[in-house]
Amino acid sequence: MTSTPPPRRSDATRAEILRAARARFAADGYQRATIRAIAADAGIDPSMVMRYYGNKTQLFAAAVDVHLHLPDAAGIPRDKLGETLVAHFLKRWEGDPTDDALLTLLRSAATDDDAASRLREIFAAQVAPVALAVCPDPAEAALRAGLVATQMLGLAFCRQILRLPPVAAATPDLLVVHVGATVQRYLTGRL
Amino acid sequence: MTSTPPPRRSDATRAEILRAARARFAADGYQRATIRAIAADAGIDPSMVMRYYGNKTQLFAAAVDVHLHLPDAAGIPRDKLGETLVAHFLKRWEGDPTDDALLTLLRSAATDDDAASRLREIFAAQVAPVALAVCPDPAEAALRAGLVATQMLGLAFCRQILRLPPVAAATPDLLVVHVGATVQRYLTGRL
DNA sequence: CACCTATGCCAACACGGGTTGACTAGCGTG
DNA sequence: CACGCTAGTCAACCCGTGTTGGCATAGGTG
Repeated sequence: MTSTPPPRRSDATRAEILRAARARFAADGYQRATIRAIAADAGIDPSMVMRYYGNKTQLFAAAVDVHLHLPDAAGIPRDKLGETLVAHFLKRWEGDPTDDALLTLLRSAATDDDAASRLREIFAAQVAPVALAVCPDPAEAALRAGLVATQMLGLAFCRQILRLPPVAAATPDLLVVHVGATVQRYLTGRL
Repeated sequence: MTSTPPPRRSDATRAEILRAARARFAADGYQRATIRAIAADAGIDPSMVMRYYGNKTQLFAAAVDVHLHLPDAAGIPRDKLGETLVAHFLKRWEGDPTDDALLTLLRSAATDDDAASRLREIFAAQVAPVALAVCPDPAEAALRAGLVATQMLGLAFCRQILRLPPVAAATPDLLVVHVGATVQRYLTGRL
């Protein structure tokens, strides 16, 4: 929709900075990740980061744009919602954790108010609507979505961030079954 | 058991430092909490903190000693384990969050490896044994304990740290019922 | 070619933070 | 009293970090 600005010669550098920033923010969280380290990873001078992204806060905002890409509820058997959702996230986390902004945000949200605020927004914009579409009673949708969040964020935290042995070592299939059952109950079970 | 060392005149100051440290670490996490701020809260000079606790890492270690005080499984009806456990933690979080080291550790574990490591130890030392005592099959105990951790830490994160509206606003009773059912299934349900 | 803008580096500033060491006041004991 | 130990302050060091401004250089354009 926005008319694309003319391509600049520095586009490659911009992209490289963003790549490095995502990796550092994902690995270290907002505070520990330093502009200098990001610049070094990108192979350029720290001042370039400032020129292209203004300041650290804006760089973080640019680096962390979370799209959950939740599967369309309409195309899923109603009794498979839980398993499908859990499988979706486990698959998402299988590859390079660097490029899952959700994990970056989760890490940073523990100590950074801005990150926490953005995580709440994502919940409201991307999770709550799905719950609303799926839940039997719209009045219950918010609570149900919240319960799902406790389980899914807890899973993300234990498996990907804390690396709690039994959870980190479990096979995806196993988790899909057991955690999926919980999510399913939170979404469609009797409240 | 350890022979108590003779009381020193500085004991009050030591305690005050610890109190301030707990509050700051709880509010800000390990990195954002500064020695200077802790010292100011305690009404003394930063160098005193170093004298009495060595360095920031050791101060953190001293400030954050987590005892979950899990209720004795033997005294609880087998089918009320989940609800009892959830109620136990909700009650724990009701008061001043400053004095729940678990929340402090959870906050810091997201970005600090030492904190994460200690959280894993607490899990192994205090949670896993309970699961072992309660679970039908000892071979499954570790996984079951891990699943419980995903749900309980997720609840702590969403309610106390992220303050996700639907979860933060929910009444304890409601959470005890729904989350309790999940924990119960993880502990004693069919795997 | 001459000019100008975009791109990049370098050096430095300002600030905050952990940490250190010298120095001072209080208190008890021989 | 004199001595020594303890509790505490003060000032400074040293490092890392976000951020800034000036300078060089390269590409494109008249």
